[in-house]
Amino acid sequence: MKTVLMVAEKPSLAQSIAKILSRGSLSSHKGLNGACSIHEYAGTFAGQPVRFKMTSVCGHVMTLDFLGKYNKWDKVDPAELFSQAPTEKKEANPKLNMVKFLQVEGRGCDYIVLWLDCDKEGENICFEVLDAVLPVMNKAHGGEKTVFRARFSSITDTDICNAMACLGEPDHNEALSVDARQELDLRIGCAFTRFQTKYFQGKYGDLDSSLISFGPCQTPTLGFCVERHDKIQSFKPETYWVLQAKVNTDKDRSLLLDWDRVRVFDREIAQMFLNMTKLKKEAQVEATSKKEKAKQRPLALNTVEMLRVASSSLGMGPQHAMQTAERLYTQGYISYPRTETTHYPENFDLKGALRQQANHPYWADMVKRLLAEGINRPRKGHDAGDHPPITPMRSATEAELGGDAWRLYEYITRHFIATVSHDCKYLQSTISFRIGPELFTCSGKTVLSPGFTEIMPWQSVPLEESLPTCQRGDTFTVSEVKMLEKQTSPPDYLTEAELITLMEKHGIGTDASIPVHINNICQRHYVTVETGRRLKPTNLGIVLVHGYYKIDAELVLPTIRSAVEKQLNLIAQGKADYRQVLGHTLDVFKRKFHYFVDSIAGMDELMEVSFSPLAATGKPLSHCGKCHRFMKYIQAKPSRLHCSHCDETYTLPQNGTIKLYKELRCPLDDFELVLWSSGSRGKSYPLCPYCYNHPPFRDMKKG
DNA sequence: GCAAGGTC
Repeated sequence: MKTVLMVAEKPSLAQSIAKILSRGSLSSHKGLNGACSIHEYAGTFAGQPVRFKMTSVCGHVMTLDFLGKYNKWDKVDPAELFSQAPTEKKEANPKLNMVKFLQVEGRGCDYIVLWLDCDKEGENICFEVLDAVLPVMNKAHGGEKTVFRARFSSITDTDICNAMACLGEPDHNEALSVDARQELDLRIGCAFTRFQTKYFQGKYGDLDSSLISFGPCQTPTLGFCVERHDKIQSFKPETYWVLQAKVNTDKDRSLLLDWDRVRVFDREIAQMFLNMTKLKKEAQVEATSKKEKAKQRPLALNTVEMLRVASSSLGMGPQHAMQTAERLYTQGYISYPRTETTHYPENFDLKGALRQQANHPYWADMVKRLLAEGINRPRKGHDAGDHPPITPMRSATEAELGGDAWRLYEYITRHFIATVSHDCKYLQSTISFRIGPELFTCSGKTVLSPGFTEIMPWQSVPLEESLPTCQRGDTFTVSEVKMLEKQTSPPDYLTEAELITLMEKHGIGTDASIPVHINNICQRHYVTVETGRRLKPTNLGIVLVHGYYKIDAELVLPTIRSAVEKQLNLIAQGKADYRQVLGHTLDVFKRKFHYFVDSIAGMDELMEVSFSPLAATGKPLSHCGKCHRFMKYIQAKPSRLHCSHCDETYTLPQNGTIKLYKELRCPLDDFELVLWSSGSRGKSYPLCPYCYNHPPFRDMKKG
């Protein structure tokens, strides 16, 4: 009997797809890497009985990197990374042994069906899988087709069975566009990162980052934060004036009215309006209106919305929120947490998911009522064709999950219940008054039916005092008209939630990588997370972005990514040649790089203001073997010795303290020896700073 | 030591 190998992008999908195709009768076992499983069942394929073997990879099998010797920072000129430096594909995660695993499972198989995610990355992984597996599969005879691609837009019975019934071929152009993206990101990112890092680390002693990275996603991400900072800095408060009126509605109740002109920026004009109104004793009702309005129930939950709420309402950073969500997913509490989709599949069992929550101590009442009275149809969202929206998969209590896991689970569950609840309905009443020649309005909201806000109380319409009942022509006594002087206020620093929205809007990163980029700019000390999870750029972050603006604004603008993606899409659509696009784009960035290197003095001028030159930082410690003057020890990371006379910097072993070692000198180069000791176990050894950087013997590694 | 994209 022939065997059909089928490969999905991740273990969870292999299992769901196998379950659907085998109608539940399958036998499963773990593969040799412990991460992927193999699900086997019998069936028919190409008109014959076959054995199906469904398994998966874990994302990309391969990753792109430079050949080893081009990873030596002090031996390679970063400019070489644009073309000369050769790249190679390496296993993305050596611990998983993915290639070996695929070959063990693929050996002796006759057909392969590729079930990778239906996006460009998935198409690329198809070819990574084929590269590993085709050499060990049985050879086709008579030109029979053996490689198939399944295309599906959701993980539902109909969609998966349809995909199986009309198999196609993997799309080589789409895969090539990803190859191009990988190579561009690697070459451009590493060249700029290495150059900046080496240049500024060789000049300044207090940069507060051992790595000054650059990337087509992280740099625009930082750019957004600095753009807001600049707006705050350049903000000039303006004074404005508003009129506020109060009328008596009852013996002891009064109503505050808003001026229809809202505000004026000229004091004298405001004063004129005040003079025209303040002597009037009566306010006349010009019109009243009552409108029924609705606050819509939320769309089904996708990843970026979950991350926004986690940051703004739960105070959890995107990276942490994702880790927490992943744990909830692997423990079976929620569905797959990485999805762009906000629309439930047609056959999604909404009631079943709801029933699981019917005995929960916190929301049993609401859930039972919904089940009894009938759930509301969810709003029509966007179907990205990846995974269903994020929903709870089983009931859990606070005691069971605890901490942040519980808080995230509670939010996901409340959000899910809200999507099948009714809209919140309220009545908006407004009364407009005339006092003299000026119009004033007051409005109020009263809730008619709370709908979903009952399960999401933080969304509820705030309680307000009800407005008096009145009609056109009624008059009220004016108790006060006054003029208030106010000032426009600057915007605040960007919140993480706002940043996520900006990134999504400009196509910077993906649902899975947005948290990584934000984390990157934090870890590199380009921004700090302030109260309310607002991102405040550091001096380093500000200087970098201002420097890019000065030299070549495209390096930091969000269009840097979209412009390249436009080119990549041409490859994917078969409208442009892969080599040509790659060569052309690399050439453009190579020119940008050389221009950047030539203009670096422009950024340096900004650096000088915020940071101290190496010669002015650190304290004298040991003697240089060349000029015999004292060298300075710079403790800030990366710790190093700097000889200002020779203008040389010597790196030191990290994560420990450095002291003078018995005033002994190295017999080879006359540099004074220093002692490195680690904080914890009292491990220590003496070393020569020169030999540590320039190994004196052949075949001796640096450091 | 570097990018961004998958995923565990």
